[in-house]
Amino acid sequence: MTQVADQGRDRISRRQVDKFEERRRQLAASAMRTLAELGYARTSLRDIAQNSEFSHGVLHYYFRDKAELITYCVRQYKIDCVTRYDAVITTADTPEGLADGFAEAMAATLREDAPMHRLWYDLRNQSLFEEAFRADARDIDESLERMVGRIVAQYAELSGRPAAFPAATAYAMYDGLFQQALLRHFTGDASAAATLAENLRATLPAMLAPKPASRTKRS
Amino acid sequence: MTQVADQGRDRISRRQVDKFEERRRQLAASAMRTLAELGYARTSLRDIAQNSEFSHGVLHYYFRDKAELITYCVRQYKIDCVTRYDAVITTADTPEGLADGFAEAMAATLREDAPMHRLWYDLRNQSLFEEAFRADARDIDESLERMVGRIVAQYAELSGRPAAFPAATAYAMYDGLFQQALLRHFTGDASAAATLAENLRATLPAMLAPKPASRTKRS
DNA sequence: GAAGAATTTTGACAGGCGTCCAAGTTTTCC
DNA sequence: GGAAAACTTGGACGCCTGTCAAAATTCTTC
Repeated sequence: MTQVADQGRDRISRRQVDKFEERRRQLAASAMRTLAELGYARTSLRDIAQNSEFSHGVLHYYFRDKAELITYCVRQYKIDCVTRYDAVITTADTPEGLADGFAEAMAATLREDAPMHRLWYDLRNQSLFEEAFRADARDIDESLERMVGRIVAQYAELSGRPAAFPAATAYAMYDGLFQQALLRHFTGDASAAATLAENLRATLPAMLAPKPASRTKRS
Repeated sequence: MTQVADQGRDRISRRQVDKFEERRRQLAASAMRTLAELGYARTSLRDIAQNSEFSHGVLHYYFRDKAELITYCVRQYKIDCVTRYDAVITTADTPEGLADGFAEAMAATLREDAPMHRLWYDLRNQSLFEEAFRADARDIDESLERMVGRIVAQYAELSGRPAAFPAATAYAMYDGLFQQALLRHFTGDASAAATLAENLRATLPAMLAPKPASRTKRS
C-alpha cells in the first residue's frame, strides 16, 4: 500500500512518520534544485528523480501527484525565506544602519540564491493560471509583505517619522525592485546586486511621511 | 516549398508579402488569446490552431518553430502596449490631473486586459529560463520603463520639483505595484483595480525630491 | 480554363509526459 | 530468523507534444 493514502490511519510509529517526512523533504529539495534550473514548464518528474538518488516511481509513493509535490516545494521555500531578514531588524540602531543591513541582505540573496528566486516568481506566476497554486503563493506573498512591513516600521521608528504607505504598498514596490534586479542579474549584468542595494537605500526615505515644515510646533 | 524559408528571395509581389504578414499577425493573435488563457506551460501548438480557423499544420508554414511564433507574439504585444499611455501625458496640465489620468489608465488596463498582462509576466519569467526570449523581454521592459519615465518626468515638471529616482527605479516600483494588483485581481479581489489607482496616486509624490526647506532662497 | 504556384489539410513520426502497478528489496517487529 | 510491513525499482500504459512531409485544395497568371 502506498503510504500517501494512509496518512490518516491509526498506528504509525513516530520514527516512521519522521522518516516519511524526511524523505518528502529530501525529494522536495531535489525538486527545487531541478525546478530552479529548468523552470516549471520544462521540468518533468523524471528530471526531478534523476537529480535525486531515487528512481522516478518513488515520487508517487511520497506525493499524490505532481501538483502536491510542487505545492510542498513552495511551502518549503516559504519556511526558508521568511526567517531570513529578521536578524537585520533587531541589530540596527540607526535608520542608515537598518537601510544598509536591509539593502545588503537583499543584494546577497540576489547574488547567492538567484535560481531559487526565479523559481519563486515562476511559481507565483503559474498561480495566475492554475488555481491549485494560488493559496500557497498568496500565503508566501503575505509573509514577505509582513517582513517588509517590519523593516519599514522599524525604519520609521528609528527615523522618528511615520511610514507613508501600508505594508502591502511598500512590499509591492520592493518586490518590483527585486524582480527587475533579478532580470538584470540573469542578463549578465554583474552590477545588478549593487544597483539593487543602492536603490533600496535611496528609496527607503521615500517610504516615510514627508518631513514636517521646518518651523516646528514644539520641542 | 514553405514560404518561411523563402523570405529573402527575389520576386515576391507586394500583395503576397502583405498577405503573408497579415496571416502571421492573424495566427499570432490566436496564439495570444490561447496563451493568455492557458499560460505558456500549458499551451500547445494544437491548442493555438484550434483557437484559430486553421489546422495545426499551418503554423509551421508561417513560423519556423514554436519559439519563433511566441517571439512574434511578444513583439506584437509590445506594439500595443507602449502607445497606450502617451495620451495621458499630453492631456494633463496639473500634477493631480496627471496622477489621476495615469492611475485610471493603469486601473483600466488591469480590469480589461488582465489575461494579457498575466501572459506578459509569464513570458518575461520564461526569459529567465530560456535565453531565446531574453532580448525581446528586455526590449519590452525598456520601452515600458521609458513610458514610466515620461510620466514621472512630466509629473515632476508640473510639480516644479525634480524627480528623485532614475526611470528604471520608478518603473520597477510601479511594475511591482501593478503585478501585486494583478495577483489580487485573479484571486477574486474586485477592488484590486481601485486599490491600484489609489496606490499610484499616493506614491507619485514620493517619486519627487523632498520639498525644499520652507524658507525659500529666491522667487 | 489550364498550368503552376501558394496555401491548407491530414496523418504520421519519434519521443516525452504523468501515472500506475507488479515485482523486487529492505526494514521492522515479535 | 521468519513473517509482515515499508520501501524502491523499472517497465508499461495511454496520451500529448513539436515537427515534418505528402496529398489536397485554393489562388494567380497567362
